[in-house]
Order: sequence, then structure tokens, then C-alpha cells
Amino acid sequence: MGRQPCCDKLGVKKGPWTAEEDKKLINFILTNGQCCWRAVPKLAGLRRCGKSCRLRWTNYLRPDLKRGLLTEAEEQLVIDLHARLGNRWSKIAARLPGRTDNEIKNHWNTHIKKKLLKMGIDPVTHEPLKKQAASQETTTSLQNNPQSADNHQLKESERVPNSEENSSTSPVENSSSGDESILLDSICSDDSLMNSLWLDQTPLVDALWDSEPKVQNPTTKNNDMAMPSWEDNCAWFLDCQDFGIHDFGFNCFNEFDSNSLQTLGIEGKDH
DNA sequence: AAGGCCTCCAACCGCCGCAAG
DNA sequence: ACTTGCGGCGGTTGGAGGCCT
Repeated sequence: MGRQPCCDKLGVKKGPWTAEEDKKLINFILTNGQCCWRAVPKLAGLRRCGKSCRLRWTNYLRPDLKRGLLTEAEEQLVIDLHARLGNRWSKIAARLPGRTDNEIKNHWNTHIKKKLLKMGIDPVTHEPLKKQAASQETTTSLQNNPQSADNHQLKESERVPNSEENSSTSPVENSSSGDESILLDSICSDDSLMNSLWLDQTPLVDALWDSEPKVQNPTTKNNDMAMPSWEDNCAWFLDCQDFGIHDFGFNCFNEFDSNSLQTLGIEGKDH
């Protein structure tokens, strides 16, 4: 007796979303808000599974999403959070406003993992690889447990760390350099920030923006801890142009400053 | 230029936790 | 206490596009 599928398998469309489907979903959610995902496809006139709608919305269509590559500061934050939380992407994403768990997971698997390996750090345990190799010889029992690494991290993350533990002993931070290392040190030595990390409170990046001096890497463009630019915040809006937001009939965009739109060259495209 | 390989990421799948009945 | 159904999560996959030879 298996569980009932979340939707009729017959007649449910799969694969990439079309602009038309996006439009329907956005229109529906902006009008009705997020409610019972199971009912959304029917009500919105989509031949999609409710789950698929939720995923599309949360990972791609949500207006508060930041798009584009993670900045180095965000990346460093992800590494640090991963060291403490393990593969709990949703928890990590919760600390990075505008980023989704899927995005962070993908970025981890495609970029950060390799980066850490290159730096000689095990991306699972966050231990230096050499040290790990040595310790593996003495802890063969752990090898027999396929979940050992993750369990370790889970347990680490499940207990609330004391202030000594907060004081940046993570091997990752030892490997970071310059401004970002300083930044992370200050994050980890800040009790209130660390507490907020363990309790579900203010997103960490928000807290950072409030409490930290803006650290800027002069060598890299758009690679700083400053507030996101207008372009960052409007990435979704700009993306929408690709399939014509004005065709959507959204009223919400009326609030955009027409001067800003002009600056972005949007108004010129609008006909 | 073309074919093969690699990388990236959107989307799917299956499991889990929780709330309602 | 148990069952059912839903939302959410993390792992995985497939295809598009880029890179290399």
C-alpha cells in the first residue's frame, strides 16, 4: 500500500517550464498567495504537479530571489555554515537571503567542493585531507558506517555551541585569506550572530550587513559584502523581460520608479 | 568545422516530519 | 495510537551549452 502520488501521473507535464506556464503560476500566486500547492495547478490552469509548481516558485520565480553567482563572501559563509550544519541546505539557504537551497546545493557541488579539494580540505568533514588520511587509519570503525561523516556533523550541529567553540577553529577559515578571513573571524566571535545562527532568527547575511563594516575586495568586481545593488535585486525583474512581464498583467510593477526603469533601459523596451 | 567530453543547473524523485482526522 | 496527506528537504539526473581536441 504505497502512498498516493502527489498528483495524477497521467496528463501531468514534466520538464522545463515554458514562459506561458511561468506566467500562469506567477499570476496565480500574486493574486491568491501561496496556498495548498496541491490545488495550485488546477486553479492556475497548469498541467503540472503541485510539487513542481512549488519548486518552480521557490527556486526560480519568487520575486525576492537574488540571481547570479554567489559572491565570495556568500561562498565563504556557505562553507562555514556547511562545516557546522552539514548538508542541511535549507538551513544554510535561510541564512542567505535571496538564495535557495537548490542554488546553494548546486553551487556547492559544482564549485565549492572542487575549490575545497584543491585547497586540500575534505568537503565533507572540512578537515585537511592529510590529517584525515592519518586519522582514517586509526578510526576504521567509522569507515564501516557510511553515514559517519554526516552523523558527526549532525551531532555537532544539533548541540548549541559554547562561545569557545565559536571562536573560529574551523579549518576552512584557516584557509581563507585577507578580508574574508577577517570577516569570518568576526562573525564567529560575535556571540549574537552565532546565537542567531543556531536559533532561527535573522538571516546571517542581513545581520552582517547591519553589524559589519563593508568589506570590499578591490580586485574583484561585484564581489563584496555591500548591500546588493539595484541590479541584483531586480535580476528577477530583468529576467522577466525575457518573456515580457508586461504581458503578465502584473500591477505590482507599477510601483517601480519609472526613472529607475529608464536608467535600466527597460522603459525603452516597453511598448 | 565537427565530434566528443565536461560542466552546470533546473527539475525530478523519493523519503521524512508533522498535523489533522 | 494509528493512518493519511501535505509540504519540505536532500540526493540525483538529464539536457543544454561550453570547451577541448
